[in-house]
Amino acid sequence: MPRVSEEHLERRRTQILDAARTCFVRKGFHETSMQDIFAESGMSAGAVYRYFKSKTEIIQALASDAIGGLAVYVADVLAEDPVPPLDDAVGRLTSRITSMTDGLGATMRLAPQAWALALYNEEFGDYVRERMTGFRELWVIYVERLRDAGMVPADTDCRAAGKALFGMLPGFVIQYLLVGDITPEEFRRGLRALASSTALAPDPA
Amino acid sequence: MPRVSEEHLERRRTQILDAARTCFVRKGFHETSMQDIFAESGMSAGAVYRYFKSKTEIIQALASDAIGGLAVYVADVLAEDPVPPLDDAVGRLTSRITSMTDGLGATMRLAPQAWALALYNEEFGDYVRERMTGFRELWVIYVERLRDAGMVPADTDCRAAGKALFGMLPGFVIQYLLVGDITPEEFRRGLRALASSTALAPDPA
Amino acid sequence: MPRVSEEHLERRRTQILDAARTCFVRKGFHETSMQDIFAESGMSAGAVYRYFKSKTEIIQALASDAIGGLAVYVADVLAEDPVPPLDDAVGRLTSRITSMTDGLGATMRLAPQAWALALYNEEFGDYVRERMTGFRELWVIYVERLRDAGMVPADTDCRAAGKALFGMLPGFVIQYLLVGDITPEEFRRGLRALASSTALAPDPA
Amino acid sequence: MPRVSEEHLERRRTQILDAARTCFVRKGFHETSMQDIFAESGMSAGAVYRYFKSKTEIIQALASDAIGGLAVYVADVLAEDPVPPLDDAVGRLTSRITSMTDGLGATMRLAPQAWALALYNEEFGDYVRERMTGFRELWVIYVERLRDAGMVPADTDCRAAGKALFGMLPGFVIQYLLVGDITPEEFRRGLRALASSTALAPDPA
DNA sequence: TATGAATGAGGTTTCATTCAT
DNA sequence: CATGAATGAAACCTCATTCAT
Repeated sequence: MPRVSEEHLERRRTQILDAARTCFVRKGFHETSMQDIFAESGMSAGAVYRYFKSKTEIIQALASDAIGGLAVYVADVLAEDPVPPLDDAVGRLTSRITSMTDGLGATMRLAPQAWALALYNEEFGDYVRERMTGFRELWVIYVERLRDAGMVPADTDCRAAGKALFGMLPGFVIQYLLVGDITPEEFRRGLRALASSTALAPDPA
Repeated sequence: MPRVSEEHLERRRTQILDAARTCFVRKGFHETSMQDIFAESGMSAGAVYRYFKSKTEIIQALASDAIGGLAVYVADVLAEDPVPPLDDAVGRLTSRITSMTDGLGATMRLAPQAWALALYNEEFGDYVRERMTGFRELWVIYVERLRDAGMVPADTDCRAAGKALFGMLPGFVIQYLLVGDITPEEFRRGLRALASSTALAPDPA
Repeated sequence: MPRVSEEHLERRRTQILDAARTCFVRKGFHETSMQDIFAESGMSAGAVYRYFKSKTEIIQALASDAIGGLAVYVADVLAEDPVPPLDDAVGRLTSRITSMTDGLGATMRLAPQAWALALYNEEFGDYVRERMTGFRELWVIYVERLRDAGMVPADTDCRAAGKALFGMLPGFVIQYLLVGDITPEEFRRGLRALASSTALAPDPA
Repeated sequence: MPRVSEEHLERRRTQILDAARTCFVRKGFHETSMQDIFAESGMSAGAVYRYFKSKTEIIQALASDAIGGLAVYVADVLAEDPVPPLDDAVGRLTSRITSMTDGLGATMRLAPQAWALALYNEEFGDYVRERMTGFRELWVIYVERLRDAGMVPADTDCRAAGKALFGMLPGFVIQYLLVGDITPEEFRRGLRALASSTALAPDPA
């Protein structure tokens, strides 16, 4: 009795990923055993292994969904017309991050583990690298739009600025997850302060 | 060989930590077995366990050393008189980070794993939280000095700005470790661009 | 082979317990390693741990079976109608003990280890205490029946007598196991001699 | 620096045995590590091993002391002139047992472990067997004295009776240690009840 | 004589994965 | 398609004992 509906397959996959996410958020990748996932999902070992051929594959699928979920949002925000100001863009994205941390899936809690895994699992590292690069490119393009709109100097190194902006997000994630004493609003204020600063070394050029 | 000198004990400890660091950098915390550490250190199981009573304790010692090493440097830079400009400060710290990544110990490669571990190991989490908070406080004080020196507006939210500045470092670490296409110099240029930007939303006040 | 019959599961359990009993009788609880049990049972580590979640649980199951096996027999003998004479009751129970010592399982050889374990393992101690108390109660009831039948004085402290009678069994077990120079028949003769004695101190009352 | 006084040696031995006894009473033979004994005695590994060449030897020395301590007392009581009545003899010995259980050394708490060990350690088994036999012989002689004094029938099987009497002690020990709801006085009453019983099968002869 | 650092085999238990049913 | 019993390598850690100092 093969011929199972596409929809059924997708439901099963989701069921597994939801269970795995719950477990991973609760205990971490390594402390979560496949048995935990079987129990949480209410599925048998064999069933789970029909949909994912290894634990790593489950982790990758989850990471992929998470990155995807954020990427779509980032793309939307950064592509808005007219180009949104720096502090608005960052503020909205960090808000999104908090909701991805506290919401049901709590997906964002997996981020540090995914970074760590990417360092030691080549295949996963390639994947994360690729997505991260693409993701960051959105910021570069955003800065180019700022430049074109005259909101940053015409000779701005847009790539460098994109990297710096993108680089603020992991720092927010870590402070939010580990210390927990930061809000999107405060982070936004901090960014405004930096952008208002004149505390730069004399132009080296 | 009983009645051993204090120095001997310290050398043993270092020998273990060096071996462990090498293993952890190579394979990650979880993929490194205690056997790996015994082999790398050339010591027996019993000997290693005389100095550290668990694998976690080794990880903590390593993290502690690493955080300490960076903290001292950060403290030095941020406390300089006269207060160094933003881009200089960040530039020098990211340089330090690259040397802690590529140097012998390559300690910084452990950072993402430590963040991940801190999320799921309460004791370690407490420790990291505490150190991270103290570390970040240095940035807050630094911004206050900038303010006192008139290099940022007098009404700057120094705490928020400190958090934002501190928050740039994890982003640099991740890009440097995972993607590898960033340099302290480029990051510094990016920061200069942000600080020169006028792309802020109208003051909400 | 999933979806396995109840009977199959029971067979596995028995297979493990039989192997464990053999090992324990041969080498004792502590000298028997789990590897020994895997080898003796012909099962893998994982399989054994599916049925018992620790070595202690195996020991407890074995003790439980043994105590149960003896208790049923004791209950039968002591409840017989008409109430059996002292020497018959003790004689038959010690016979039972010898067959539980020499028979296939040789379960009774585990008794001293179980007593020792009960002293240092709280949970196991509670269990043994409870069973031993229930077991001993059968003797108390038996003496009450002797009293009601006029075979011991009407003012007999039946509880004390029950404890004394029950207390003869460990002494038989130890002499049988450790020295080996005693038989149920001889023990019975000894008991008859005590019961025929007039060597008591003057009634303290 | 050789030529250490005999007294010094003896003091060291005692120091070790006291520490070991404390540990064994607290945690049992197997759960007590040599490290525990080093710590409890305040001596170094090397020092302890100078006096006892193995853990087993310490256990044996302790068992030897304990058996000896009880044996001397038993010999005294059973050899009294005139020959003491049954219930007095047993009552006084069980009292002694309680004081050896609750006293400082709590030596008697080691008995079940010693019995268990004797079953699986041939050398120790031989030793215990020998001592137990000698010990029991005191009871046989005691019954012979009862017979000679006309306090038991002239045709009494004194050996059998001695074994039965001796056999009551382990049962007292176990009830006292494991259940804890028995006193020498109650045990004595129970014995009196048995000796007053007429509940014997018709003489098989 | 005394020290205590060192040994390293061996302890129990877990886990991702497979495959007969 | 689904089940879940079974595998067995490998994980972390302890321990009785030794011997250079």
